[in-house]
Amino acid sequence: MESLLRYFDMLCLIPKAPNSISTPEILEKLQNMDYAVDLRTVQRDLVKLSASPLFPIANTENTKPLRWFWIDNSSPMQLPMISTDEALTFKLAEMFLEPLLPPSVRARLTGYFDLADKRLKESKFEHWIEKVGIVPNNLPLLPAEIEPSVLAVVYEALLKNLRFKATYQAVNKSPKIYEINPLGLVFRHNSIYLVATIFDYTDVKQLALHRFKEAELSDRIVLVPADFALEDYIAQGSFSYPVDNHLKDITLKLKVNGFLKQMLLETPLCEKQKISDIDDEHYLLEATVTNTEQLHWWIRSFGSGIEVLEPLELREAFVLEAEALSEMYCKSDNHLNSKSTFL
Amino acid sequence: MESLLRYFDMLCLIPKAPNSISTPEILEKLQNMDYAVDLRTVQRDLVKLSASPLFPIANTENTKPLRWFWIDNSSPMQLPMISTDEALTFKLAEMFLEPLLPPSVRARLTGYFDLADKRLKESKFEHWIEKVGIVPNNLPLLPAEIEPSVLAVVYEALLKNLRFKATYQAVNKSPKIYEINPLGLVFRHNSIYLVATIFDYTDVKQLALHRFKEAELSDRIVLVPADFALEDYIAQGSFSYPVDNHLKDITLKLKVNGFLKQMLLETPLCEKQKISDIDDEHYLLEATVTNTEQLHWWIRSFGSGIEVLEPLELREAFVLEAEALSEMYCKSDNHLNSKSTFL
DNA sequence: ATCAATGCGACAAACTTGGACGTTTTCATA
DNA sequence: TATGAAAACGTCCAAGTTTGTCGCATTGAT
Repeated sequence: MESLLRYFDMLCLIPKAPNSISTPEILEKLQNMDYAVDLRTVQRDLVKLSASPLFPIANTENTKPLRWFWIDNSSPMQLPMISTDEALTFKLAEMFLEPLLPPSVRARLTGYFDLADKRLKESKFEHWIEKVGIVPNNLPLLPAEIEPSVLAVVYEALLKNLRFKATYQAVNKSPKIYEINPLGLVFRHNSIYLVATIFDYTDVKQLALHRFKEAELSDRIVLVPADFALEDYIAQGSFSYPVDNHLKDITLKLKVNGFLKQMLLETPLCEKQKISDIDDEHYLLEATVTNTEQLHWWIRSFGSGIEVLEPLELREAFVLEAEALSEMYCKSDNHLNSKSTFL
Repeated sequence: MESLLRYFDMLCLIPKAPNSISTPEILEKLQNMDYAVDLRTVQRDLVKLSASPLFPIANTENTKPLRWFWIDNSSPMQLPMISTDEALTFKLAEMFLEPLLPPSVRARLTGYFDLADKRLKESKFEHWIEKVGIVPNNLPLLPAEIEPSVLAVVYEALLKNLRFKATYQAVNKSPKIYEINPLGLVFRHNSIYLVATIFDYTDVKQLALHRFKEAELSDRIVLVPADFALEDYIAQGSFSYPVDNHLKDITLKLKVNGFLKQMLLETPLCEKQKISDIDDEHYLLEATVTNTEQLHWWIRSFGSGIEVLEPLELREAFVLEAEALSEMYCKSDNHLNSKSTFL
């Protein structure tokens, strides 16, 4: 029994394929875990384990301290086994993440998605996928593709607090090599942006990951500018979303139609929202939300289904926008659209 | 060694907490796997395994065929261990899924997210999270909450092709008990809808999962109406998204501003889109896309940043909308808004 | 009440494990 | 090129573990 546990711990010590661990290292770690074993035992155990098809581990055959690793691209084994509803949730997550994560990021989870697939197949539940549909409420734009090797370097650089050298091609410019001092990653609009400083300059830049051609880890450590915090940097509006460059809660009063009323009842804007009747077809919505550009997009997207009543500044902004739209479209089209009313 | 494999296979046979397996069942399955073992051996093995804190398995102590299960709420163990970049991707996925999946669905993956957390902590990479930000481009609405027990029954019913009995409270009506014949699940707008027929009627209904109060699996099998396929059902516009109730590709010509031009260069509308200059501030975008309600929302959300030029039908629709908006806002505001120009 | 199925303790035979020791191989250093 | 340290690997054997068997107790169905 003791040996079963040791086998288990040994298997846990062995890393996945690109990495490896030598037999003496395993011995040392096991001894730290209070297993009083001999090197010979470790050697024998490893040979035994690797002989079983259940544990696809192998060693580098011609080095002297043999190094062991899991042969990969197989999906992980786990205990307890993935349950069918976990498997379903994984498939669901996969469907949701597909339009959101660039393929090179998502690829790091394929092992789990495959595991879920296998589980569903063996349970004869493979038809589940046909029983689930996702209707996105935003337009699927094609994600910008990122060089997988670049992504790997960026991940590692952020993890290990190291700089990296990379070829970056800014819009309308020729590619150049920079030393990048990475501070954070921001996912927006199906794209990934690296927030970083360059060389030893101190101004914080945003670099789109898909504009990097190649990257190589450096050994210089990252210098974080005093007081820099990614969250604050985003909140300050560096990604140009909060309105007027600072986040502010506002109390909205909107006149909405029946469709929106129903939708908002089911998925409210905030926890304390109130909906009351104005007339047979219109409802008053009151809610407190953060005044962001997303809010404006959301309101605009319903066209005349939403009329902003308060706050007044917001209403005025929408009045101006309505005029701009009207001017843009009606100028040229008044003559051909008989239904247009004279304003 | 043989016994190690047997232990492993035994552990795989044991399901997670709500489910369980009896000792004789384990014996039978092991024998099917060509292990020539005795029942007594299985019994002893289970006792031994459950004694180890590594394998949190337990049995029902007072039933005669003892039933074994994994004690729950522990994160799964896996081999090979989760790598740091898998862990990072899990955390990322968690951040993305948070606003998309109702808590009761997401809860089924918490084990994995916890596993990722642990891994990141032990590698001292916990600060990674502070280095990643997600800027959503849609307004986060609060997801409708679903009774976890209802979700479990619905999942199971769909998996096993069984009907279920449930209490459903339709909008503005009192709760009633129905026998539901489930056909599929649709995720839309942060809500989950069950596509189903009721009792033995043949008309297909959409039932919001959060409107179910309780549910109980029945043993009657699901009857799928002839020719029913969820994908077609959605595509037919049953969730009211495709325009004019059928999907049609259209060739868009849009006049867009500089911000949009840049955005579309990075995340294009379709693979063959073309962008050309109109004047210093405006660009002509040509792309072929499916004419859906999402497209209209997307266009509307940019206000006067986009002018639809073609197809003409679409332009006319936007002309009408611009007029409606203008009428809605300008009527009442002309007098108070000095900035508004007379049209 | 009876029977079949299961759990559990005990025991001995069979098997596995792991340390000891020796030989071989490889690599780094003198 | 010689030398030595470290690792791999083969083999032996005693200690320890595993497993089938049997007997008895308990439980639930007929």
